[in-house]
Amino acid sequence: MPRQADHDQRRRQIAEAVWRLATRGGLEDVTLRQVAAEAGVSARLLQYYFGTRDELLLGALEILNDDAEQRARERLAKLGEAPGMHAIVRGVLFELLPLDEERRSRHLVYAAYFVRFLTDPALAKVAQDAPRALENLVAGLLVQGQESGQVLLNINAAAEAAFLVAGAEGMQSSVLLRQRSAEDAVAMIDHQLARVFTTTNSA
Amino acid sequence: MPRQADHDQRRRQIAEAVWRLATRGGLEDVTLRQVAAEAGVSARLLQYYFGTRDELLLGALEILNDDAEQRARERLAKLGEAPGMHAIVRGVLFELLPLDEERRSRHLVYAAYFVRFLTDPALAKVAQDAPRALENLVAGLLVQGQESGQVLLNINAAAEAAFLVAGAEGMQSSVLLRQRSAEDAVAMIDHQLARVFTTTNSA
DNA sequence: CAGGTTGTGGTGCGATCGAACCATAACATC
DNA sequence: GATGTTATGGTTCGATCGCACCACAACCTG
Repeated sequence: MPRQADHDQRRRQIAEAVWRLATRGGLEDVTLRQVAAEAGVSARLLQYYFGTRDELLLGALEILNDDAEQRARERLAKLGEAPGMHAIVRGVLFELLPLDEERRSRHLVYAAYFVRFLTDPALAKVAQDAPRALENLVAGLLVQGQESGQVLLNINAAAEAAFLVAGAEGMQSSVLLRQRSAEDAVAMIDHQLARVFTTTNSA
Repeated sequence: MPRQADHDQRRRQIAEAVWRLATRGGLEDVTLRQVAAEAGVSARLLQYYFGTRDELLLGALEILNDDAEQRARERLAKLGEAPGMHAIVRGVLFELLPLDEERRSRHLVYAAYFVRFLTDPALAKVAQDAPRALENLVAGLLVQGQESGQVLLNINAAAEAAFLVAGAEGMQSSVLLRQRSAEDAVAMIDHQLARVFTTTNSA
């Protein structure tokens, strides 16, 4: 029954199978046969939609990235009409933490790809921009906060932004490994934010 | 020419081959044949010294851990006779950063193993204690620092210790991915330490 | 309704995988 | 110096790998 399939949905279905396998056994377990079985399609279909295995890994990562950005925007939009800088920065940092199954599995997939980012230029290009962009975003928000009196003036916005992002990323690892609970990570972020902001979460 | 080989050295030689391959292509590339070739021994020897592939991965990780602890102790010992809390905490945090090739490749190996820690209990047991221990160590040092006037009294030692460790781990990732220089990471750690300590590095 | 494109399944091939097996040389012990 | 253990190399087996190839059904275009 060809021709009626939704290309994008098909690709997503396959990509999700890649993610699930990657979160379990790492990229090692992402074989064409296993992906096909996990996605419930024939192995031939993977070739049709993605081509070689490397292209499959790349494609699945791209879809994951698009997903991440969209979900992040949705969550930030739910903060309400005119959220304070505090709430926005908090929301941005929370995107780095595995606070729900979606974010947890997403960060696990990134972890599975990690070493590949160093040797595979095609993969690296896809995943290398986000962290820096996030850091700059937070730094910009902190500067805005300083101008509007929501952030203490005697802090170095760029340095604090970078360390907040780094701290969130570090806790991402420990939460993924279940060495720390998501709640603890949230509490620690809030503790650090309280040091930088003059306002509270909801302000 | 049997019987004259040093068992431990042999195991280390093989383990180092595992590390090199893992830092390049991830665990995916750590096949018995490739490890044998990289270590310059026959495939049969891997079986003799480690057994199955899973046991090889486990063994290589254990050796890496032992190595890490020993090197860390050596570096901390080089701080001198009676180093201040500031210098000690700084040194401990620096063990988390890829400041030289040894630490860089070590953390890359951990990254390659990462997803496995979640599904393989044997591996998890080997690598799960270190982070918490480090956090407690730093927290203890900060408390000592408070008692001796080297650390500000109005900070939460446990919370700051945890966030310092998390921040170092987060920067570990970005330095590994070459998104940040090792020097920048050091500067950012120092910036945070300056906020907590009343003393300077050398004090 | 004919012809070409698109979507799908199945199958096969050469390479490589992990692991078991077999042989044997060097040493330790008596 | 005979014997058993330790250390090493080489080879082979069944399974699985990525991927190319083949067949064909369904749809679009004319």
